Amino acid sequence: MPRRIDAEARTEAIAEASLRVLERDGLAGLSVRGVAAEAGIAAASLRRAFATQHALREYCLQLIEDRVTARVAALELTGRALVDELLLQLLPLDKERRMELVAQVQLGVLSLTDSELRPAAIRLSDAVDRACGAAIQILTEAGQFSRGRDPQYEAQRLRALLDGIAMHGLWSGELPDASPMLSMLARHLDELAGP
Amino acid sequence: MPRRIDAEARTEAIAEASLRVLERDGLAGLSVRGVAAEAGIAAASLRRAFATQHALREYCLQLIEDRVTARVAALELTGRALVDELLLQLLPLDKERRMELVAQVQLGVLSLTDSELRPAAIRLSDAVDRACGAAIQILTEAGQFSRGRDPQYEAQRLRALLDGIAMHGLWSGELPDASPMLSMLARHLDELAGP
DNA sequence: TCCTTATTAGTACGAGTGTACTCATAAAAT
DNA sequence: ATTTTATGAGTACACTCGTACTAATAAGGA
Repeated sequence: MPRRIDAEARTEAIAEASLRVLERDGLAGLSVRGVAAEAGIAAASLRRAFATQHALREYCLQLIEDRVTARVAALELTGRALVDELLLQLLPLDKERRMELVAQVQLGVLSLTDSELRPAAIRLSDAVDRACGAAIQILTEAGQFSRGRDPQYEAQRLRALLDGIAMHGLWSGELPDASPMLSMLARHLDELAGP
Repeated sequence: MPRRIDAEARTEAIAEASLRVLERDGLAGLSVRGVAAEAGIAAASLRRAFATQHALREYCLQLIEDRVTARVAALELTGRALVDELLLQLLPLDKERRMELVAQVQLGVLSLTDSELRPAAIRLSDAVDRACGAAIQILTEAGQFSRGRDPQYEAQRLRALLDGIAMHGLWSGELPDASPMLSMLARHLDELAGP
């Protein structure tokens, strides 16, 4: 019957264009016409995929969560090496991860004053929380987490530290030097194995 | 001769209105007309104090830095108690500090894609860095910083942790419960005294 | 009182915004 | 070949935006 269209691929392509726009131009550039131009489609087509601006912004957060989750799920490692790679997925170490983080921060800050967007932002934040909790558990199972430490506290502290390192990475240039972020994270994880 | 006006108080009052607008309505609300209404003055008067939007945004960051600096300088404490209070000035523990932090994050995120605003944002960030370095030094002088630890690394880690805790505090409701933030920070500082 | 200045209200311009249409075209399934 | 649908380009509306004016008013020093 109709002209079939892969709606899912369309929406994803649009959201990916949105992430590029968010990194290049910030929130002010996330307009219907701007994103449509970046995606190479007509504004009316974008409007068919996302009926409102809110739907587009919400899906962007969802896409970021999906992409990070997919990368983490694809890791074929165990123990400390897995933890390292897991946490590295949340730092701006390459262009893709930096783009995701910038977009996440932009939309997250918007959600501070846009109550409609808050649930989606909180969903993403909770996913990061779970990842940090999982990291601590993996370390524990690998015997690299001191029995004298409080897993719940350390998971929260790891989360805070990770956010702080990521923020600092965003501010220190287009593509920040990876080593300071890596070494700080590694040093902190090393410490968790000790008393 | 002329009608005298306290220009400094004017600009400061406008910037304070801007912080209120930033917390309530976000970056989208930081418009000439919106800020003027919040400050209770005419838009043309605001335009006399700040010739461009950029000047207004830049001064907002400056005001935040000045206010935090003033609060820190007013602390009449020593040792660990000083460090505690010093760092608490950078967490959203009451309405004023939350407002400053929200405004700082909003403008900071804007500075990611607005190169004109970056210098001011970096200035503020550097001030926080210095505060964390000073905190470590105070602990050292008070004998509450283990000789086995690396002061520079701990200063950076403290900075990252502080940012992460602050971010988490911003997301967990209008006025987050203070105790989780306080206890995490205190626990971390306690640890620095040990090996 | 006079003179200088700041503030105010109002208007205007060009641009960009979200949203909502129309209409012709291209493509796929029947 | 016909029918069904999504796309593309364009237009429109009512807003808000930053910026730049004008003219009238208010206030304080000489």
